[in-house]
Amino acid sequence: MQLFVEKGVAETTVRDIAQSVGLSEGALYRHFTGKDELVWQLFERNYTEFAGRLGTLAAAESGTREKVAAMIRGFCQAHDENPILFRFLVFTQHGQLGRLAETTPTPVSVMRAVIERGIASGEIPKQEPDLATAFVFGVVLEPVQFAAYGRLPSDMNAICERLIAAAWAAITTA
Amino acid sequence: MQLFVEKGVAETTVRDIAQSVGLSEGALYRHFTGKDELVWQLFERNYTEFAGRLGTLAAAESGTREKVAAMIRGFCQAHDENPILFRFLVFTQHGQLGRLAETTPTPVSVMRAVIERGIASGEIPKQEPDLATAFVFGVVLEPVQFAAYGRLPSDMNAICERLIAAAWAAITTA
Amino acid sequence: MQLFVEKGVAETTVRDIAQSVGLSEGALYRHFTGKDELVWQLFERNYTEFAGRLGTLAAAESGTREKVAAMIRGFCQAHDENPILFRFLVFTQHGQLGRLAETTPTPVSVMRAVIERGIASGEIPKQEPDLATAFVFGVVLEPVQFAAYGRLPSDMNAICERLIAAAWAAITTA
Amino acid sequence: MQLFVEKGVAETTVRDIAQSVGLSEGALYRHFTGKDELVWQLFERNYTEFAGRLGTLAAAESGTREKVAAMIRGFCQAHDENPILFRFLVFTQHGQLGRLAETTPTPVSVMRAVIERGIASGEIPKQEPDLATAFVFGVVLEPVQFAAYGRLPSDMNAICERLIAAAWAAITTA
DNA sequence: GATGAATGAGAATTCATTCAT
DNA sequence: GATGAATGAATTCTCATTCAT
Repeated sequence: MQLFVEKGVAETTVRDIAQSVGLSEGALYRHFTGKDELVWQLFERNYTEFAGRLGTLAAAESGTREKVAAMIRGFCQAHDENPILFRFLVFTQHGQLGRLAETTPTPVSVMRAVIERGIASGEIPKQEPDLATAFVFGVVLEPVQFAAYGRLPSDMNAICERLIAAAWAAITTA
Repeated sequence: MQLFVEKGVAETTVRDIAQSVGLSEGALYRHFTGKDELVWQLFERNYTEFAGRLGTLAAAESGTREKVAAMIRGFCQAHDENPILFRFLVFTQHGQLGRLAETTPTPVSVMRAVIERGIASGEIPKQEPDLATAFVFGVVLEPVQFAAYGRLPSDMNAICERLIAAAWAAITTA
Repeated sequence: MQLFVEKGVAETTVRDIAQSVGLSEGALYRHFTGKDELVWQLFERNYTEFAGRLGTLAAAESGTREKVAAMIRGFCQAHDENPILFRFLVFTQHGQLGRLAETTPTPVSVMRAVIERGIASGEIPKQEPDLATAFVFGVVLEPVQFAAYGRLPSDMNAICERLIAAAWAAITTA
Repeated sequence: MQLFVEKGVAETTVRDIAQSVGLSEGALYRHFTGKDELVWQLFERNYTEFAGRLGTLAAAESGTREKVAAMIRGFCQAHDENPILFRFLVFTQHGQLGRLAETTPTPVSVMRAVIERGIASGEIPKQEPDLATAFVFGVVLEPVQFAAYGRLPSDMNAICERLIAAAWAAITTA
């Protein structure tokens, strides 16, 4: 995953992978049908798990603001636990997204659902829920990008409350 | 550029490019040293031009809020004029960024400079300018991503004032 | 090596090599970084080995004439054992020579050292040692060229003593 | 010709040639049918002329030693006048030689004829004339090689009498 | 179950030659 | 007569995948 994140999926060869795992190239094929399959499994497994985790966090709270805050804290935690995985799931995977079943819950769909209900309940001003979702993701993920490029420290938990405030401000401003 | 944006740079072959341009593969090499060079030129030329454009827009305004607003309008305009180019510059280019000279002005550096001065002048609350910059970029670019995935209409000018409001809210919330 | 000698290095394609070895083109690249590398290894390995062999032969004799004679016999033997290799090392390699470390012993440097000491000891008349070395090489190698073009029989051992006499005459004539 | 000598014929592109001549690639084809043709003309013209020159020089002398000496002086003169041309004719051209008509006089055939007659007349001891010819060429050309590699000064006229003495010694030693 | 050499289908690149202007 | 962009056939090289050991 580190290789994928650092060099990109296409730029990472099966040989690279085998070496970094300490296996022979051939042996990899006992575990995966092929490179695509490997990437897909790596992605799918973790992506849905992460989506589930966010769903759980949201469900544990009652107010919309608290739900959103909990999810953002989930992002920060996930990032700091394993920045490589986080970046792989969020930035490296374009192309895998299309392989997900339409109905599979994703971080985006989970967040969107919360926001949509927040709008319905009046906790968030009336607006296009997709745009509001984009705002939250933008406010949370762009700092991760900046961190990846060394423009920000990579400790997301440290700025988590600031992210929450900014995200909330973005979606509650008329 | 369209091929790069749609399939990714690595997935686009020189043959693809030649075909789409209506030239033979060999002929391309009269114009570019190689594929890398082509990508780099495509990127560099437009990237610095875009950065310059943003700088000009900012310079034409006096207050920080107006500067930021003008730049965001610049983003929206640039996107709507040529979404392919916009997405190429902003999303497809990973790896080219590192080839830029440290001192070359980039959209990020231009925005950051404006924000930094806004903080110094008190127009924006005291905070880490890099993080504030990330907020603005996140609020602006994530909707473009959403649009690319069909989750939002791709007319950015239409939501431009909303982006400005959200971005400003994000960076002025204590 | 036969291909290199017969057609020249540049005129020999990787496909030619692969075919003559009974491998696929791709398989070659598991063994060599590239064509250049292959040529270089083929050259370097054998060239220094040959130089070593000459050094040993010279060291086993005491008088300068005997040293030179032993080395020329070494040339003849090497040629007759494997004319392809011999010609590859001596004629086909232009361009590889420059890659050798300055200090690496070569057939030329070994011969030159012997001749230089012969001049110092008075066994060879005072003269420019490089020129004398060139004489010996010329007398020995030109017949090999002639043989390659079919102008002389390719049995060098048969004329070896004649080569020695001629070479010695060339460098001992005031 | 300089390019051919320095980099080799195969390594020199038509573009290289055009550039060094100050013409466009296309314009070259008005003067030559193709690259091969160009190389061939460059070679053939000069090679036979050089052979003729040697023949004339030899014919002007009466004794065999003087004929050989005159030819070697011809070599030295030719080299010093135009080392590039000399090296092109003598070293770079392998492959062109085969295109010469069997009966065309060459430097080798001219020298060989003189030596053969010298043997017949008793001025040179009885021996294989081809081998003797090889000796003379070796003694003369190897120093040129050494000079090309910087191991000897490139002024051949300066050592010409030494070359003559050495060559004559080589072929008159029983 | 692992290994790593081998394969073969491309991919990037080069270059002699052609040809419209 | 010159130009230089374009061509297309080769050429070098890459890499996912297979397979005998």
